[in-house]
Amino acid sequence: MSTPRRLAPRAYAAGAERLAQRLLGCILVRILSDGSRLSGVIVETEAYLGVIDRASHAFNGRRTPRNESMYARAGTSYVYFTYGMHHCMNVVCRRAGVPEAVLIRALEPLDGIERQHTHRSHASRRRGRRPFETRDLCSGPGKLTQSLAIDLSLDRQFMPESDALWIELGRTPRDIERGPRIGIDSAGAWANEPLRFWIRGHPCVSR
DNA sequence: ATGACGATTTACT
DNA sequence: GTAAATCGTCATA
Repeated sequence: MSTPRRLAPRAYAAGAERLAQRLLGCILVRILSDGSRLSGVIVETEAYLGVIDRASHAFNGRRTPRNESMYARAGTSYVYFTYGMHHCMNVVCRRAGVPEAVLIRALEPLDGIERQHTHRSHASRRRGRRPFETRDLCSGPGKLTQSLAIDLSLDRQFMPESDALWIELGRTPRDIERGPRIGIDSAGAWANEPLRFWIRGHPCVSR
C-alpha cells in the first residue's frame, strides 16, 4: 500500500475544464483542530471558466471581497456562503489573476464517517430524527461542506501546504460522464455547456 | 438605504 | 412536481 500523496501545485495550474476531470477519484482531506481526519473520494465536479463564463462569480471580471480567492494562485480553496445557510467549496486553478475554479459537488465518504454523520445531522438540525444514509452524507455541494466541517474559515487555504484542507491523489475513474451544470438557470447559453463531470454510475453523485 | 438574488437542501402535494 | 427556509452580498439609488 503506497503512501498517500498530495496533489502537486503544478497539477492545479491546468484550466478548470481539465482540472474538473482530473480531480475525480482524488481524495479531499479535512483535518479538524483535534487532529481528526475526515475525507472522501471526489465523485462529482463542475468547471467555472472565469471572466467569460456567465455562471461564474468572476464573470466579466467581477472582483469583490467574497470572490477574491478566485484570483489567488492555483491550489487555493474558494469557500463561499450562499442561500443564507450553505457553504460551497471550490478549487482555484490557472495562474494568479485568472479566476477559474472547480466546484466540488459530491464525495464518497471515506475517513471519519461517524464524525461526518454527527456534523451533518447537527448542521441540518436533524438531531433526533432518522439518520442520513452514509452515501448521502456528501452527495451535494452543501452537504459535503457540512459533513467535513468546511466553512468560511477554510476559504483561501493554499492546499499544497495547508494543515487543515488538501487533496490527495486517488484512483483514476474508469468512466467519466459529463453534462450541463446545476442551479445556474439564469446563465443563458452557458447553462447548457456540459461542464459538470461525474464518475459514471456512482451512488454518491448529487440528484 | 434598499431590494433582488443565490454554483442548495428539505419537506410536502 | 412546487415551495419554504434564511441571510450575506452586490448593484442601484
